[in-house]
Amino acid sequence: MRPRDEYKEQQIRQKGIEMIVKEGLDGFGINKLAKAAGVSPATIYIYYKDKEELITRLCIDVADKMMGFSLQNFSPQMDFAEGLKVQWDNRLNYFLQHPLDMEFIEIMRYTNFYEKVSQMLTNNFGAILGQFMRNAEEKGQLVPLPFEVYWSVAYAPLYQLIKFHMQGNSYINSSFTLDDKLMDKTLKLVLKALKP
Amino acid sequence: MRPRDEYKEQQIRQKGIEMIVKEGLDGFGINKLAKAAGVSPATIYIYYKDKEELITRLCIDVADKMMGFSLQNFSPQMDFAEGLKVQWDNRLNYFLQHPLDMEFIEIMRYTNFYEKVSQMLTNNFGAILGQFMRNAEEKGQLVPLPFEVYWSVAYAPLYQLIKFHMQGNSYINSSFTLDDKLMDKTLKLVLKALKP
DNA sequence: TTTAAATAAACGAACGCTCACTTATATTTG
DNA sequence: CAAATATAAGTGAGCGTTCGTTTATTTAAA
Repeated sequence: MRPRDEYKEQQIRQKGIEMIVKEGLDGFGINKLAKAAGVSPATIYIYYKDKEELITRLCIDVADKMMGFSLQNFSPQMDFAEGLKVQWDNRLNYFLQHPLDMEFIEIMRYTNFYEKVSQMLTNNFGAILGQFMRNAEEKGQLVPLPFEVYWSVAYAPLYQLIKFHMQGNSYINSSFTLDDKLMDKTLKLVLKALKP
Repeated sequence: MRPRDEYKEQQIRQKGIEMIVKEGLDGFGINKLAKAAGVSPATIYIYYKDKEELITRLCIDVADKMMGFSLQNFSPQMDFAEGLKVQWDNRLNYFLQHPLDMEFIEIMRYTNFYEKVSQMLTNNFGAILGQFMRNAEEKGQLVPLPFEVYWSVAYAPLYQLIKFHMQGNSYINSSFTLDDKLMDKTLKLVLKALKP
């Protein structure tokens, strides 16, 4: 029996993500993807049941990879300031190393696909970060807060900075680049808000 | 000469926003929209050159309305804590009164349309909020910061809370509702971070 | 030879958009 | 004051194209 050409599946996934990032979900199509990946449309249907499953699997795999990456060198037992810094660094580094992946997820987060995706993902990620928050509270390193309030203050500013960086400008500056110094400055503010 | 039926144009816009919010940009189509709005497809082309212009104009008008709303009862001369509270309240109230509008903009923000839209919008909004930041700095009510860092800390947490509210859950809670109390709690943290 | 991988070609459905035409109002005419 | 005319609003049907998906066939390794 003829073996699968791994390169072909990889190309389908790679070009799929590229296409959605560059042209949006509405600019994405199976026939177009097949041409870009150098395969027949029918080949795509060997790997994926339909268009929806293809997109959903792309989401799941990328999100999974990102979450795994963000837990590198991290443990819920870490002191609050140290643990949050690791989280921020991991997220930034993932973005710097895989900008397409992060843009892809940011796009998909606001589509109907993401609902299904977040259900399919293991709750491992939320559990670990929830534990980290509770530990920090018990150690007196973090003011007691509802999880959503905590999350909004702890992570949303970072993602907003990344968003500014991706679009290359903000409301008043016509060009903007994110660097370590800006990130540290922002993280310091966040820590000031969250520490007792 | 026959007068325009204002109701028809209004329906086109209203149903257009609804359709994109419910089915996403890829689920949006002119023929479908015409059916939903109770008009002929050709009628849509009386008001809009093509699909792209229709979507762009929807974005511009909604974004414009939102920005105007967020400046209600606000002046760049306000004290920092007071001015930021007005901004937060205005944004939350706009969301509560026009949830579809805000969902619509949040979706469109991550599409290729938004780039064109943000160019077409008056810079008035950024100018006023930039002035507010500088005034607050001079009064010693706000730590000196690059605009993007300030913005990320000052507003991103609110939008993250609204996002949690829209999707009805977060990473660890299966149900979540945003209320005034949670918002005040979050705003207090943000002020703590930004005040000298 | 057997088997799954891969394809070229083509399917019906849906797409954005246009055309020939009708409808409704404002204006002009007798 | 009708009746005729002018004009923009609005329409249903259908154009060509692209969509997601399938079928019939070939290819390549076990």
